[in-house]
Amino acid sequence: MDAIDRSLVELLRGNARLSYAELARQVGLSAPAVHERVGKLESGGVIRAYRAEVEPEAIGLGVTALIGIVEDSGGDTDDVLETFRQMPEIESCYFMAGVESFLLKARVGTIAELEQLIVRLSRTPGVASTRTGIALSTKWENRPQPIEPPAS
Amino acid sequence: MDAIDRSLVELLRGNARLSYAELARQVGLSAPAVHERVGKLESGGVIRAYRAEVEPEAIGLGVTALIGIVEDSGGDTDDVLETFRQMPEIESCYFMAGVESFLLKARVGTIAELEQLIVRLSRTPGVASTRTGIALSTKWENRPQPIEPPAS
DNA sequence: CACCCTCCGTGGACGCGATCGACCGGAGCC
DNA sequence: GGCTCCGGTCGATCGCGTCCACGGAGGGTG
Repeated sequence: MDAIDRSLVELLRGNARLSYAELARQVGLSAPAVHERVGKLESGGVIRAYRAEVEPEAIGLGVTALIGIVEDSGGDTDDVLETFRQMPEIESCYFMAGVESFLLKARVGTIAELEQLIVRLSRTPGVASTRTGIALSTKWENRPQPIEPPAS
Repeated sequence: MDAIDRSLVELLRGNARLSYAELARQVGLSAPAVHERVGKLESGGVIRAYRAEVEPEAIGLGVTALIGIVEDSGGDTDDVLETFRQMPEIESCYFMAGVESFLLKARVGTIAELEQLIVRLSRTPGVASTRTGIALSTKWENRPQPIEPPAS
């Protein structure tokens, strides 16, 4: 991870569809060199995926909710997690410090679907209680932040 | 937005670097036709961007926090928002229903940086209080969910 | 019913990009 | 000094992106 790798990561975070030739121009290397570097970033786990970012409303997911989960003292955390993983509406899942073990970001089409999701979550073995907040609007999301070189 | 458009969106959400030729094979059209459709999805706002998804630890952002913000009754929401927007650590910003007007997802390198961020947030005019939860681990994030055709 | 217009696709052509292999130069080590 | 390894450039080949001309389906109109 030198300065050129950081530039490449930053360029690809801004636009994942840049060609290798274009990346090469931006960082001042040849296209094959860039190709090899990006390949190593991918296989080294630095770049996990390339994703198109989609307007959720356009694909029928107009309702965003953030849901805190308090675990049952008797439950098995891994089982709970596995159950969450089966629910496609849950786009993100963080294991948190604090009373609420998990924080979930879920997206559904309607409030009715959200209700059903919350019911399913509440019924999940190991879940003691849920607390749901509805996002009225998303101001921005997953904004890439500039990479600063490791303070050495 | 017909079935082919939905397939294209789904394919690109899974891998934004697929070539037009590959997309064309997957959906059974020619490459120019796919090119045009994808172009319309982009300019129509359905596809907002293409982003490389990066392992945050690899770029020195090992600490993820979720921060609820309670607004001052006297403050101007737009000004508060603008202040948040200036802070690159805030990757996502949702305007919420409930006591906490905003929920922020922030990523920083160290707990010390998180402390500084919280101090800056607390001092922001219009912010009455903050409540921070630290993500011990991210189980998954921004998982694309399968697109279901609008129930017509 | 014939006609035309529009939309959306195909096929062909051409230039550029992706990618492979051969080669090369500097750093580190005997 | 010379070997080896790493990471780069260069050149060639093949496939892809992209532009353009053409064509067929569908709908509105005289």
